[in-house]
Amino acid sequence: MFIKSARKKNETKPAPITMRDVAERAGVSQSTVSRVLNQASAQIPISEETRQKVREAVETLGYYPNMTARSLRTQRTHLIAIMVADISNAFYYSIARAVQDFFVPHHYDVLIANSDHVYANEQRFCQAMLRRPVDGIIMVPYHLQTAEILELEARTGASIAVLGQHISSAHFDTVWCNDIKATYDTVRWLVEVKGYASVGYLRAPLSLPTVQRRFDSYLNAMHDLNLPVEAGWVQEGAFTMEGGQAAMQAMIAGKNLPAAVMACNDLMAIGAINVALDAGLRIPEDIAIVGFDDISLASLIRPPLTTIAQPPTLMGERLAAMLYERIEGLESGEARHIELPLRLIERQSA
Amino acid sequence: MFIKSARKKNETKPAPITMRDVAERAGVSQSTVSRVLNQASAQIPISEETRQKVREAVETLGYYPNMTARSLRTQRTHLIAIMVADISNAFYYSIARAVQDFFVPHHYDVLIANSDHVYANEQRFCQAMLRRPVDGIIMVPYHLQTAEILELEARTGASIAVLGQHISSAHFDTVWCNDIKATYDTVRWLVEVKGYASVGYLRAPLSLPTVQRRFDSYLNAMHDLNLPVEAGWVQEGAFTMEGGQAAMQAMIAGKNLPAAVMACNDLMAIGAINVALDAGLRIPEDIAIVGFDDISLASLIRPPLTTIAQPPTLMGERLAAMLYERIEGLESGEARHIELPLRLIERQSA
DNA sequence: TTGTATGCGTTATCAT
DNA sequence: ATGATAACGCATACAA
Repeated sequence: MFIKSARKKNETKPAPITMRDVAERAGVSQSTVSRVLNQASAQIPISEETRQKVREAVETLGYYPNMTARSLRTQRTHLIAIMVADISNAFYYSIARAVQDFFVPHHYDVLIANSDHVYANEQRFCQAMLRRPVDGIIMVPYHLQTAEILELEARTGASIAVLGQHISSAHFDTVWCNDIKATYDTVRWLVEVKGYASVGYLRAPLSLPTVQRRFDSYLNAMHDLNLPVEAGWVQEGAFTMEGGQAAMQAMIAGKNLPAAVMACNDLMAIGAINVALDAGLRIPEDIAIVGFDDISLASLIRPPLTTIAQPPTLMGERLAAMLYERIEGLESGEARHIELPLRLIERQSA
Repeated sequence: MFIKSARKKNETKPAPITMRDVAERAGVSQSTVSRVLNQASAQIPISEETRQKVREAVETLGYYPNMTARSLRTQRTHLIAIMVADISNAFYYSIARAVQDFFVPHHYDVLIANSDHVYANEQRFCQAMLRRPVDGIIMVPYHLQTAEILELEARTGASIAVLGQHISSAHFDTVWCNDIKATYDTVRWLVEVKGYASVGYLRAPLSLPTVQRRFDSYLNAMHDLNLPVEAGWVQEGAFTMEGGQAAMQAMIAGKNLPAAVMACNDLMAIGAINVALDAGLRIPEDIAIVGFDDISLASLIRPPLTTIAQPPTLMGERLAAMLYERIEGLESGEARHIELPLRLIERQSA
């Protein structure tokens, strides 16, 4: 028999207030309290008197329902997990913030994990989701393939929404941007509209599908323009500001600069600009630079960065909204794949 | 009697694999599986044979323990919640990232919430913690007082670590920086060392204790320097880049510029710089500007921002480490209050 | 060394 | 209109 007062006195954790306590104080059964508190009360009739007694007890005791217990029982956690590459990257924190802003008003808590573009971390995230049931998952995978995401969905039972071009399934909603076309168009724009005679590329490791895709598109454009890709025009660095610095240093050391360079993302482009400026190069006269993302920093550095704008907040909003509809069962049709626009923002670096 | 196969077939959620399933397949009882999986096995002897059978069943079934159920039973969630003002602000995402980096290897999931400096949001966060038990809470409160945090701790039973100057209690660890002294010293440095004849202040609303504190310190320094604070030298705006822009616009419109201005944070300082530059002012010749925080953007804008550096990553690390020690019971002494250094980074804006 | 039984705090299905 | 009662998946005290 469970006797409340029999609890250990030297418990480190204080005894939290439960529905039992409320029931006791209101002089009703615990199940009645549950009924009053849930909208089930709409279905099941409850006398206004008990309703009052319960409300009062809840108030004076300061009772809050325990989500853990509720989750175990209902199989709904009111938890959303989101996996991005790096929360300290403008592109990702904008997505994360948009997701939080959508879900918090709906009383969901948001759990955030970073993959740092590393496959093992993406897998670890999936395992974490297997252990901790959540209602929905938003992810920006770089290595995870469709099959792995499907398995995650099947095994966790969570709804999933994905940001990514290499992913598509009839089982989950996605948001994507056509970075292949945007990259291709931008290379042609640099040459045909802006008149740069040659274009180089600052890429991150090709093990990232995103990078491979954009780089291929750059090569295609160069090919279609009948332009050569000379030695030294393509450099590799990490997907960060430091990576961009290293890549540009190597390019300058190679002594054969293209007229313009595109970078995999803004961070790399900004690192490259710093190095070029330090080396006494004028931008865009000596070398033009184009980024990818349009993080807020892009318009603040000098010269302001010409870049391909991704709309991260919009991405987050759409992912969140679609996920919410699935979770709440408002939408049960087939998977939606929303294409969001990419557009070139011409500033002064190219 | 519970019969597995009797479950509804058209369940939306798939039946997850439980310890029952593992037990069944291994031909042992559920409690035995539990023992094998937990380090309790260290205490309780288990035959190597059963151990093997269980491990094999776990492996082939791909079983993962359900954290929700485990939490309900153990009263430990392996969840950390962190409340910052805004995850898309460099100062806060650096803290958040450091906390994640500390806790994820220890197999904790991290939940993040934003307060946007708004009291009501800070209170909502506390209520969310009442509903959803977590093992630890890290917060950067602006309005919450010590008493409210103590109540949160008492009612949730979670360990708490706080970043803040206005908060201090023998019940929870804190990390803080002496922004009062740093502000005071910087005002004197601007006048006595750099030779600026007058100093203004760009503040956020005084309803934020942080702002009030720093502003008071500015006033004290001006007083001790026997310097007047003329009309128009103090302007107010939101705690953002836009707020800084608005404040600087007002200051310029007032036609009575101080030789130098300090801003409440870097975002405001950067907004102010943009506006000043656009107005044709030279920085620092016509007006010198000093920020607070040293976000990474500070060194990237032109002119690079002179600012008081806060060490957010270090803050996050210390908060996380102290919290972890409390949660795991590695530390049970009295509350620690770590002071981290603030230092002036002289760049070119002042 | 292993199995049985109980309860963590809920919701939901029975009765009454 | 309301009170027992049985899970949810797990950990653990108690038996055997």
